[in-house]
Amino acid sequence: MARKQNVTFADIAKYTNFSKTTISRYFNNPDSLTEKNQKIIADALEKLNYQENKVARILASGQTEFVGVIIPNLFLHYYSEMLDRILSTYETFGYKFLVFLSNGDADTERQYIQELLAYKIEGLIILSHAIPSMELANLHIPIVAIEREDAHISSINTDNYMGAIQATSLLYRHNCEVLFHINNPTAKSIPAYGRIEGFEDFCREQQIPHRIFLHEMKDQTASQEHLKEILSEIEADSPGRKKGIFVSNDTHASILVNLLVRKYGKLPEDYLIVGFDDSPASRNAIFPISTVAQQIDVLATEAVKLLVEQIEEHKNSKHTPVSEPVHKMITPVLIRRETTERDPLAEND
Amino acid sequence: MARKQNVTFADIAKYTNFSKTTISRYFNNPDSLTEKNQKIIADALEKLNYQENKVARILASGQTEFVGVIIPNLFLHYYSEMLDRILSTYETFGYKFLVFLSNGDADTERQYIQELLAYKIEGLIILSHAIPSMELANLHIPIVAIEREDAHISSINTDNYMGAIQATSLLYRHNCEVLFHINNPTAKSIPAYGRIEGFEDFCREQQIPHRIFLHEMKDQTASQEHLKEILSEIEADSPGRKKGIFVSNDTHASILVNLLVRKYGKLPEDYLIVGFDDSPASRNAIFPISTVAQQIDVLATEAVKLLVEQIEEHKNSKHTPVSEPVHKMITPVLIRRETTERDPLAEND
DNA sequence: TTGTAAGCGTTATCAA
DNA sequence: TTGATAACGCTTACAA
Repeated sequence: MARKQNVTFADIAKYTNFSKTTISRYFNNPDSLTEKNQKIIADALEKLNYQENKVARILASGQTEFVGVIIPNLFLHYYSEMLDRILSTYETFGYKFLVFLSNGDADTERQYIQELLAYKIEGLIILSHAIPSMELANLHIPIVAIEREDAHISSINTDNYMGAIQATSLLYRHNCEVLFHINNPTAKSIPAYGRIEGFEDFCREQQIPHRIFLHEMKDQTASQEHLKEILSEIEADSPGRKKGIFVSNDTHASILVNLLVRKYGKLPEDYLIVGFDDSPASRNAIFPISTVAQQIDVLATEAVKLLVEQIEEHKNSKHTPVSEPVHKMITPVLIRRETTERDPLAEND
Repeated sequence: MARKQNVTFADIAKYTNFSKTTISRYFNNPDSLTEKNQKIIADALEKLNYQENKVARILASGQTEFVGVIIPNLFLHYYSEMLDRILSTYETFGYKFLVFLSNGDADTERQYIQELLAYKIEGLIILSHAIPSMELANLHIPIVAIEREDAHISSINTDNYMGAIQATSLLYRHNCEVLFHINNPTAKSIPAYGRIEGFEDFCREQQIPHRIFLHEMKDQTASQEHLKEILSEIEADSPGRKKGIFVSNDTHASILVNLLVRKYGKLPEDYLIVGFDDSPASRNAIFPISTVAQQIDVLATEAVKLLVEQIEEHKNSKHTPVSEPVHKMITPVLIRRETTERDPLAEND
């Protein structure tokens, strides 16, 4: 009795006296059946408690509706929010995501890609940076990169240069006399390099005294130490002058604010600070930090949209080489909070 | 010429003069071939540039190596770290994860489950709470819940009760004269209810004056307002007495610390605070916050391990009902930071 | 150690 | 509008 594990089209067909083909049509093109027959099949599905098998469908149709995602980690809020938004596009496009975390080892990443290909993903969204875009392009599948080196593949990036201009000009408009930029050492091929470029260009054009600090700040304690040093340098550098500091990420901006507040019991008025990312760290800081918000929602949505377009193209023209890479820039949004818009009243209550 | 899209076992077989079976064996049981023949096949794979097709393998073998994950979101650090750790178990167990985000709507969640079943997942890890465990148990597939109602399914939970005891007793040992607990209203069926229970039991046993605040605090601003009110109540309640506050999560604990520091320019000595989760909010707060750390890594690893065990069982005994639910508790770790271990020297530098 | 042949549960191509 | 039949690319008895 308990021979068959799963109810299949064959069972439904037998039960309803239709053919398997007709059952298949019920799912893929129901209007080609009479309403009456649709109902018969629908009832049979209920009665036999049928459950879809998409694996079989994939094998026959070739459409997996899988998209691969390779992302560095989910510890950084930036990445986890991005993945959140990517996964949410399921409602719109129906693609399922196979997610791999890559710590940065290229060979591991290659292995993940092989695994993804074995599952016949229709496209790939990549945020990790271990594998050069040249190599990725040679996979000849639709690929969209987000904020990484993208010379040979399509990509969606934040307009980091514009972001830096927005941040820097805000500090400038608030009459800062000296401007500082704090960042990690960044390769020119990476979109985030625009943050350094934008800062520098703006300062040069406006002829404002400025200085850039580039330090590798891996962990929490190292960052804290470095930022402490940078702060003393800044203080020594420009005592009494109004200082504007553009920090390349909110975490470090927040550490900076904390150092200042712990030292002075409040945020000194001659320090204006702007971070980057609009991460929780900036919102929840003791003095909420002005920041350049990447529109993560837009980045994610556009990335999936672009990928889906490429997937469609790819289906229609299997033999033509994947079309020329498309690069799209998303303008970030400047968010003004207390570290630049000090309300003098707020300090007294 | 360009007829065949993919190189298949048939092609390899033809090329090497073996049968498809032998090619299959090369992948699944290579030792059953002579070394010489292994080499021949390996070379052919190279030459023909063969690429695995796991979809076909799944259909034939029934083993998808897919595990479904339903998780509320990736905005909260707790969830994204959990997913990070879950995905990382790929290295150990090889299971691939199909992840769905569920905002809390039961019907949407049911739909996701149907989709997951259609992809023949071998098991399910569930962190969302929309669907009662009773209904989940009726799916008759291996399921492990993490920190949610789990009456009828296996689960891995933090020992919230112990966590609360650890937090409360720390405040007690620091000679707090009044203890407070701030939390959201929590159903008794949810593991996190243990935080309230533990606090209350400890206070009762030690006969310490205490009070519990239960407020729905959805968004940032609402929380801020509520916490401000709670703070004035606490101040009115016990002026001059040493106050210990156990907050059910680090985000709210951080807001509390910020409110205090902004008011007094420092963290007043008569306030001791302990949070929950060891989230970045606690580490990066202006005064790093003592907290009860859930061992997310352990929770995730144990959840996958338990699930894999159940999957193995399930394979061996398809017909027996899924075995009795197993519940496992993970003890959290108390982390002492500045909000309880004030270093008097640190305040003066 | 290797091969034959029958699945796995769909979709796709022709016909009717 | 419906059906027969051959794919899809692999695994798995059963044989040899």
